[in-house]
Amino acid sequence: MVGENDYKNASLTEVAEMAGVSIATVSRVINKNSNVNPETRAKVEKAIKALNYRPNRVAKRLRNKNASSNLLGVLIPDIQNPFYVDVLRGIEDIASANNYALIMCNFSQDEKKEEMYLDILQSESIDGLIAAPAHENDQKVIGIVNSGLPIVCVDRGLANVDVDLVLVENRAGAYSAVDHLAKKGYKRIAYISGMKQIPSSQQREKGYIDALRDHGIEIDSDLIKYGDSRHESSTKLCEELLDMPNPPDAIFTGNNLITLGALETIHKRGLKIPEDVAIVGFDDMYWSISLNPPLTAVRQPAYEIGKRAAELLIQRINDSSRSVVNMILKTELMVRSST
Amino acid sequence: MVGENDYKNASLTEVAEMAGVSIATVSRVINKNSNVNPETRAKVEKAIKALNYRPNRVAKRLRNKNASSNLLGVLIPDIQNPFYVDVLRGIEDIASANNYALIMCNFSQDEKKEEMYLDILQSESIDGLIAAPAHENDQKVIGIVNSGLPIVCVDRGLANVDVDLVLVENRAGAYSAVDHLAKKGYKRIAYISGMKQIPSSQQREKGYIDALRDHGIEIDSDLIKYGDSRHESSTKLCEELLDMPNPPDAIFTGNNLITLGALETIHKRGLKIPEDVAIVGFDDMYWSISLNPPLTAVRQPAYEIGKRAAELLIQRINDSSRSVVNMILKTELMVRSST
DNA sequence: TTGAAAGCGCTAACAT
DNA sequence: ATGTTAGCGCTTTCAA
Repeated sequence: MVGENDYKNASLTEVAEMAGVSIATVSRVINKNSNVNPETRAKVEKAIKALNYRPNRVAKRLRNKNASSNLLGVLIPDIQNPFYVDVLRGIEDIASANNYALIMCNFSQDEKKEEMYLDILQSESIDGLIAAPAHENDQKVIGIVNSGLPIVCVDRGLANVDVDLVLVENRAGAYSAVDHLAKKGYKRIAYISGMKQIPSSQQREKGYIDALRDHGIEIDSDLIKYGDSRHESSTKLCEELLDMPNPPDAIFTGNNLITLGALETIHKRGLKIPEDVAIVGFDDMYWSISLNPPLTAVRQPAYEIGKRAAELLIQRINDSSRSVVNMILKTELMVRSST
Repeated sequence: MVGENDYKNASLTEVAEMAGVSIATVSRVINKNSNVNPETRAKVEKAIKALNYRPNRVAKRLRNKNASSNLLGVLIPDIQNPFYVDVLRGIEDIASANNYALIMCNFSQDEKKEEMYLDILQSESIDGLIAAPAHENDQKVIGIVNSGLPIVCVDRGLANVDVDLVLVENRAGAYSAVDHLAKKGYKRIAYISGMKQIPSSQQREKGYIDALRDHGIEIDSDLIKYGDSRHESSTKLCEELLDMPNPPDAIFTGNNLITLGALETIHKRGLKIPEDVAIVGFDDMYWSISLNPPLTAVRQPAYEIGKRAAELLIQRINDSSRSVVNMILKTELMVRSST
């Protein structure tokens, strides 16, 4: 049985006492700083081991206001969305490789929660932040940009604010999906959108409209539905679409979760895909092939978005003067059998 | 345009200066402490507003070694697994309702990473920890239990250690799945397991074996495959199974990700489910109905697991002497058409 | 009701 | 090569 005190956090002072040196010396040993006599070093290291000493990150952060705290904040809108989970994995891989820990905040598309988390992150003295803002006029995030805290936005930019940004060609991705549907001969193509205020929703709608125009298909505003980017609202919106006197013959869904919601509704009604209604989703999933039927989808390189964002952030932390980068990645239409 | 300094973090001292009082008074106002003259309070509140003051959580934590830091740690094995994402949502809802922020660490089933994160969490002076240990002899987590830090384990317990724990009846859940298969007449039932050292994998294997026994089906160890609880390894293991001279007529998959991996392989080979091979998965997903075919699965109440764990943890933080609770939740077999 | 001051654990400038 | 000390922002005891 391990003793009660084996894991009690020892402080610098205790280590110094045990080793019979000053705390400054201990600090030097820990930070591999400059010149320490090998014998002294050995004594100190022995004490560190004996006490199972681990530096207190909190004290370190407080002290080093302007030095590195080795802490990055991540603010994401919806952890239920596998897209963000992949982004997060990309961030995490780069962060841990560079010795940064992550404090992850999920605001569930709730601006109040977003504000709370942003407050917490700031008062935790993080080194930098990767965020997907609630919308492009997100004053809280804009405030952070202006405060000078290193920040990279992912998936969603900010209006009139120059900030490092990593996202995909949303308009072009949506265009490719709807273009594909139109070429296949579908005429009444619906769009179930995520929250209207999200820039990516707007861009995707633009791609949808442009593609219809280019195919000479008239825009029917009844075929455009706005939801909250979640699964539940999408099931309802899809029902509304299917209940129309003149229902769509194809649906373009604005993200992962919306796709899954629409599929649920279609299956509950026993409709055949693509015969009764075709579907293309924005966001691919690695299990898209196992859906019924295998889903045609616009793939975003989510992991890479996260990776790039983390790289940019670390660069920015190390060089706050480098010019702002907007990194726009390509999407890829994965054609399977739902269209 | 917002000015550069609007978001600079002001300190207690600056507020005190502006209000013409001492920092102690400002602290009293902020903490709604005791007796402050209403006029003084008003002055201070005005200064707080003017400077957009937010207390520095780092300093607070350092000072209040033994008081609350309003920070909880969460350590999970695999954020790609939707099960843990749901657990996380449950934790988060309770945590934020009780004014706790979360520092979330995903160790990707990697013990080195787990150790790193555990070190970080401890040195961040968190109030408590919710963790799913790598395995039941996880010395790092056991050490934390012994150190007296409030902790609740989820999904996986620890051997010979009394600790608050929330999980499901893994054996019974697996039993119900395999029993269902046997009753349907399947004879060669395979099991694709997650990592062997995870307690839940072992329990599920036990349920699998017990069910076969009870149906008089001989255990064929070739039909049991051990993977790493991830999607990729499962595709390979499923291939091995299907390549056998005498392949299984049904597969029981040990978790979410394994199920998705097995489905991928089956679909790539153009096999029919359940005619060529049936499948039941541990872990339901809300989109199981949209899979091909709708998946029969053992549902764990993941969100509730998280919720309960967070409740237990907050209780424990407030009363370290309350006796240890092991909360075992029920699973439910969702029968759809993959069996 | 308010203020002065100690101290949480650490780093870094300065002194020896 | 090593030690002393100030101070990061905060809470809290003690004193006024």
